[in-house]
Parts: sequence; structure tokens; C-alpha cells
Amino acid sequence: MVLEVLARCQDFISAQRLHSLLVAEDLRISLSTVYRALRELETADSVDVVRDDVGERLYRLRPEDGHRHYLICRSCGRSWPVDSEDVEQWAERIAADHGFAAVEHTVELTGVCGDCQPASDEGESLSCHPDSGRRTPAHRARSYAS
Amino acid sequence: MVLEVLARCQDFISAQRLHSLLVAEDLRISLSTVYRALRELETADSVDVVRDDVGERLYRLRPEDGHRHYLICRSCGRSWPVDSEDVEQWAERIAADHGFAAVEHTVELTGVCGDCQPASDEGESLSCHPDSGRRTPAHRARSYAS
DNA sequence: ATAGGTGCAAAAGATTTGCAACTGG
DNA sequence: CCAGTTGCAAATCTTTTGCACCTAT
Repeated sequence: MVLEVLARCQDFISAQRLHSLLVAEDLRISLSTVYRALRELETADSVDVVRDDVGERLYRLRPEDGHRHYLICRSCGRSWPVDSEDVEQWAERIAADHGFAAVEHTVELTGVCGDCQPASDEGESLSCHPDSGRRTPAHRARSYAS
Repeated sequence: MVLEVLARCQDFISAQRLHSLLVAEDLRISLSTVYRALRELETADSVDVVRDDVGERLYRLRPEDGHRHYLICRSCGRSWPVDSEDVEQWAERIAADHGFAAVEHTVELTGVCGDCQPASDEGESLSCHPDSGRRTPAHRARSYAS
């Protein structure tokens, strides 16, 4: 059930919201089970995970094409898989330069998408973000970025 | 006091450990105050922040040369500022391609440093990581990476 | 019957905050 | 005397876990 919603969603979503969606569909499932399912999917590398600005974890089913990095709109919350060839290479190079092995990287790209730029809120096209066009920008704990 | 320890440390450190260090030096300060100080430094863009594999936040005083990205050893915890020109450019390009504005990015590079590769643990040269050479690798919640 | 999944409530843990006491100017 | 800090304890919030129950094999 978790997988199904994730697949339908095609966007990052929190465990709690996911649970809400499930319950809203009359599916009987507990929050614990949702967390357990997500953890499985995570260890199976079937989902990508990013952190909310409040530390909450957001999950997204990894696209079949293997993309692992996304461009996320801070306003509506929608995400787009992006090509990360360059970063992969950069990461490898940097690691090699420093004599590192077993390198892993985490990359999060956020911004304001085209739809959210002119007016203030729209982008209700997808269903995973009840709080679409209204998200606390830089609530308190912003990740470092530049 | 917080600043001083951070400066001396030159590495990522958690609020709690930082507090321990302070207390260990007979400096009278509460954990709350440490958190408050770190938050200030954070909003002042004086520190960079990364997330532990358990969700804990680690802070590091941003080097004067303005580096914002680091290569962190998963074994001993030491970190090295890295050149991120390429990623910056990549980020800008990707964002532009998608019509995004106000782009921000977060990049975390982890691996096993040279010192930690042959044997298992060493690298006790710096003082911020009491738990050096022994860190739960991929405890449970691994960030997505590739 | 039996292994594994599930729900519930409690636990864990990091961070924040209300509030009263305190300090330097 | 006051503004701004601090400490402490309590609250918050997400995620995990213990444990009993229940179900499909």
C-alpha cells in the first residue's frame, strides 16, 4: 500500500503525510507500519530521502531511470529528477584528490519553480502536498547552502 | 566560548559534544545556551551544518576562505573543505534549465580517508571526535547517495 | 501451531521554549 | 532599574521499539 501511494505520488512526502493519505483512502494501516515499510524501501534503495527544513524525512520512490538527485521547489514542494553526471564526476575527483575511498554523496537542490515565481501560489496539479503554495520558507533551521 | 571551541576544533561537532567540551574545560554553560549560540552563528552564516547519520546536526565554523562544502571521513569524522566550483556551476545550470529561481544547494561528501583505510582506526590527531575510529557505518538511516 | 506482520502505547533523543533568576551597565 | 542572557525543566516532534495479538500458511 505504501509503495502504491509513493508510486502514485511521484514526489517527496513525509511518513506522516503518507500515513494520512492512506488513512484517507480508508486503508487501515498504522503509522508504525508506514515507518517500517519506508525503512525497508530505504534499505532496498527503492526510495530517495531528503530532509525537510525542520528535520523531518521526506521519501520519494526512485524513478526507474535511476535518478537519485532532485530539484525541489521550496514553495510548492514538487520535485524533478535531475541529471547529476557532473556532480558524480566532481565527487569522484574530489575524493580521489584527497585519497578517500568508498565515497558517497548527498546533494539537495532547492529553489522556486517557474509556476511559483510570478504570483504566489499555484501548482496544485499534484496531490502529495496539501500545503502546496504555502510553506514556511526558512522556518528556522536552514541547511547550509550557497 | 562556543565560537572559541568551534574555532579550535576546525571540524564538525555536535551541539551536545560541544557542550561537553565546554563543561570539561570548567566553563559554566548550559546546553540551551550552546544551542542558542549555534543558532545565532547559523543565521549569521558563520557555521556550516551537516546532518549526522542519526539526524543529529553537526556544526563547523566556516573557514575564512569561504568554503562551504566538505569531504567528511565516515570513520574518524574529520572533515576537509573542498573546492566546489564545479558543483556551484552545475547547480546553477540545472536550476536555469528548469526555470528555477533562488536556488540553494546542499552537498555532503563522505568517504573513508587515507588514514583510516589500511588498518582500522587511527587519526586521533584532532580532538573533536572522542569516538574517532569507531563509528557505526550506515547505522540505519543512510542518506541517499550513489 | 507458527512465523511474521501489525497496532498501540511508551520510549528515545535532539532541539526548542517558557519562565524566573541573574548580570552588567 | 532595565535589557538582554542564562539555566532549568518541561514541552515538542519525529522516529523507533516492546509487546501482545492476530492471521495466513
